[in-house]
Amino acid sequence: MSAAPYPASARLGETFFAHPVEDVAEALLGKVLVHRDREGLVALRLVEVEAYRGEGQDEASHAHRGPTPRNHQMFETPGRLYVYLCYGVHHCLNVVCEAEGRAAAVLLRGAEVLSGGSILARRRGHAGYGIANGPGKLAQALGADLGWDGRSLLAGETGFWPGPSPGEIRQTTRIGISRGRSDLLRFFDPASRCVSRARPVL
DNA sequence: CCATAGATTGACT
DNA sequence: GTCAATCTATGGA
Repeated sequence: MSAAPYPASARLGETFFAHPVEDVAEALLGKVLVHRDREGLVALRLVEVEAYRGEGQDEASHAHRGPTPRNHQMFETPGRLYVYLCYGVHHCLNVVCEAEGRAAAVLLRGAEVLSGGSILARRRGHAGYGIANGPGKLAQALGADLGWDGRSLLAGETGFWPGPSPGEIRQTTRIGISRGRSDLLRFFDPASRCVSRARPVL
């Protein structure tokens, strides 16, 4: 008999996210993002993330020039979501890290389906490894929108649980940015097919 | 006020 | 390979 999946006692808590953002980003690979709603339970194993450092430390970060109406959740306590609209079209999910006022966050860029495949496929319009192999796709699969901005991951319908660690972790430059191009802040599991198709600058 | 760039994706030549 | 979709933030007239 296996135990009930995703018990509250195993959920990642605030201390997991209250560390330097590069460390949290790397540690998030292999972790399982679980979301429950009226449609059911879905579980996604993270295989690609990027770290964005705090205010004034990272020219690529939305928080680089300080708080705005869009990014103000980045300045709140760790373990919550920062959700923004990218190119006016796609939603992207970030996890706030470090400490209140630091504005460091991890962008969720790619994940593998563990549970709820039919729900995720319905939201995305198709099945297969392209369900969540990109930040906008991952958000669409979850049904996330701006209403998720600021949502706590420490309790409630959305959160992280331990999962199978990657056998190997690869580190590269981040994708789609023009400033901060030389920082090696993208982390992914090279064994996964669900890494985003976009290529880093270097 | 207007122009432009941006942590993307899917459709199309 | 190119390009449009269309919201936020910033910088200049």
